[in-house]
Amino acid sequence: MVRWDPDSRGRLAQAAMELYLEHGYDRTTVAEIAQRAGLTERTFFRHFADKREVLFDGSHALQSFLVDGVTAAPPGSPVDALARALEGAGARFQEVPERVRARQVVIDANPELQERELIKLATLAGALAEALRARDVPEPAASLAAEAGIAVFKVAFARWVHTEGADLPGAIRDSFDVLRAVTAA
Amino acid sequence: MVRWDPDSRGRLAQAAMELYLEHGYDRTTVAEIAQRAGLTERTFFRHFADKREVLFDGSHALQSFLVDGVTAAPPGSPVDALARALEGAGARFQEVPERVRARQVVIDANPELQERELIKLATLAGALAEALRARDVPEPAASLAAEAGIAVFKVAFARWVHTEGADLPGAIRDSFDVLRAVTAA
DNA sequence: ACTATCGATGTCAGGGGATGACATCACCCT
DNA sequence: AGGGTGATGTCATCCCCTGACATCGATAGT
Repeated sequence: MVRWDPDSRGRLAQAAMELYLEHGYDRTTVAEIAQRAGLTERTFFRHFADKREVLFDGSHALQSFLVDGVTAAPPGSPVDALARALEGAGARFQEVPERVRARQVVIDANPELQERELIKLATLAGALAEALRARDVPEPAASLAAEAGIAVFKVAFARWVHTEGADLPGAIRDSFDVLRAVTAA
Repeated sequence: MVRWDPDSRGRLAQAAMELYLEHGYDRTTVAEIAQRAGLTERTFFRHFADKREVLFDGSHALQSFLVDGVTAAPPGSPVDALARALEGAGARFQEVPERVRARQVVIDANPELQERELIKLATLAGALAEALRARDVPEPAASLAAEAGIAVFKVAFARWVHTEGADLPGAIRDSFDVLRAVTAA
């Protein structure tokens, strides 16, 4: 006889997502999440640092993907390398649009979650700057390029989210073009 | 006879800052802050939405300053208008460098506070984008310019903070130049 | 001058997030 | 067979934050 049902972490994540969508993030308690997953509140906090973190489980994978993308990009300008990597990430988001959009609905409805999202993006920018430095891009160009890249992604993503059937990599490409135009002026 | 000592809000803010510097943000409780200010925990929460917000009291004034700066800037490119306004803000920060640096030490030591700072900056970016739209800058150029401007400010500010005697408006100007160079490439 | 209202603060009770310390017990390894 | 391991449970506790109601100087209206 198995002592514990498998994949408690996954069950917690799913229960949390369901409840956040059903009742809203701040109306659901950790106790409720744990109960729906057939676990204890204490166990929730063993798997996730806090109530928000459930929604950001994938951020490490995203960061690796982007850093690898920048590292593997052919020689060229830092912005080109970033654009390449970000478009790749955009394509992956686009593979599961309902999932991504549902998650974003929850986040957009709650400032606490937006804060968490912003710090994840800031961390991402830091990691991308590091990857650019590894390509011999000097500071402060590396940090500025990385921050600008994240800015482009934010804007493109926001537009994609509320536009049914839009193309995210395309939106990212376009946003880079607009940024270029705006800074050149 | 006066019923209450004056400026409870100010006393709370000062007590909080002192304690955050003395013992660190997460080692100080709201009860301690209130006690040092000669008030009650409940009263703290009447003046500040939460324990973090004490450190971000000036953000509304900063936002007004920047928005006014953009609105009042002479006709020209959005990035020029932003650069003008941000350099003005930089000059104001520079008037009280010890204060600004002490605050930043506290924030840099704590992720919760960084989250709050990031959402304030994101709000700022939103307000700046709105100010640009009022100057007939279309979307997504307005948002991209605003986000890029905030990115420039973040990078320049970070460098200024850990460089004794540096010139913040100058650093902002330089960072805009670097961003231009990087995106043009 | 009297009185009603107001507004800043206090008091009290409680919910919910988060954490430390220790217990449990199927499973695995030797 | 027996001990170790690791995921989970149980219990106690701290602190952040909020709602409801009380207090009482100050102020305004008459």
